[in-house]
Amino acid sequence: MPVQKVPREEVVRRLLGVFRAHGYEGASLAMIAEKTGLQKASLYHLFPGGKEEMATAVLDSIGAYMEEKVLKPLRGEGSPRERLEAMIEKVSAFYQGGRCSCLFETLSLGGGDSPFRATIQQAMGAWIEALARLARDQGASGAAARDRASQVMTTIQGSLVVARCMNEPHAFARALKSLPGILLPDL
Amino acid sequence: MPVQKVPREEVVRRLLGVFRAHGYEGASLAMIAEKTGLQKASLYHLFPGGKEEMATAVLDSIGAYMEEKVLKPLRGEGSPRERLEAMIEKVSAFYQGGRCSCLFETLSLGGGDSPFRATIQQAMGAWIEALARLARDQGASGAAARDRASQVMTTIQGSLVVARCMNEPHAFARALKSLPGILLPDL
DNA sequence: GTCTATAATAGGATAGAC
DNA sequence: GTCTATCCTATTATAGAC
Repeated sequence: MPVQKVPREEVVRRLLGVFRAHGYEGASLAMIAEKTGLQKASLYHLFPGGKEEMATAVLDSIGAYMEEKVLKPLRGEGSPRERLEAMIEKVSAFYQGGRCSCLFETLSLGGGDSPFRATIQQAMGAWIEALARLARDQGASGAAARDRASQVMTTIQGSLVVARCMNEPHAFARALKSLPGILLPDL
Repeated sequence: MPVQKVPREEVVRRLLGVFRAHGYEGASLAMIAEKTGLQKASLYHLFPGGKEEMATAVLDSIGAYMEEKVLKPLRGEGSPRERLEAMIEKVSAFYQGGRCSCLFETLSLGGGDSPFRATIQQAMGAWIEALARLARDQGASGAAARDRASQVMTTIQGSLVVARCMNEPHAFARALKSLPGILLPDL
């Protein structure tokens, strides 16, 4: 009997794939069990809070990923342009070149009472703020920086939606190339 | 007994609200019955195909609405700028100033086998094409026109997602104001 | 055309063995 | 830590009265 322990980290990674593709309500436990390779009871052993805790774990995981791989480089060394390019590389890889959706989008459905809304708002807000700081570092005023940062987030989210609806991942790749011109127009 | 017939058109309008807010999987028949004011059996009388037919009816309805109120004016009389401004007015009202989501987004989840994907791709494609024609009318080359049209759709979809995630409908209103500069930059 | 009542199934979640 | 087997509820869908 191959009682091989699947690392929780790997389970969370597979959960990400399911929730990205199907959203929260669309991801059934049967589907989750299939995609993770674990039985339902094993999932409840890892996540006693059930499906909601699974989704929360994924959100926390990408929150940590973003903080480490996206926001930290954005706030780090190098010119604003260099830091933005580093972020774009990470973002492109994270969303598989436009072939998968953003968890913020898929988990933010469900009226005003979704248990994930506060976390999502905080995470997306931190991302926008880090982008705005970059624009300020390059000389933009506070209001302009905030507005350009919001446009960058809008472009990322929008191109992911368009890529999915049009079945055309390249729309996302093209949009990423426009980000420097949006956030740092003086370069 | 108030056997008052609720017009199918009104039922579809209310269905739109439910599917926009909760997506397809997130909209249960109990919720749909509550929001439409009809009992489940009455809904099955109107839509024998069940929930899937309800969603299809809503998609068809907004397809017709878009063709009449959005695409036709885009292709109509007036300067490109005037036609775009007319579209923006309709879009702003349709999405309630950013307080509700786009059905294309909420119904396009669910891997590659969603029964709505083909309809959504066709509808969004027609919208993008109408926008591209506007840019060409104003003198843009075919490639540039198509690219700018895609950016407009990206901005609409992205700002709706950001507005929802950040609980900030005004992000959508701000984004709409940037559309003329994106599609018709020479004006 | 709408309703109440109910069937049939899929959903989330648990118990307990190994 | 993972499994099989099961529970209970919510879900989609239908039957049949008015």
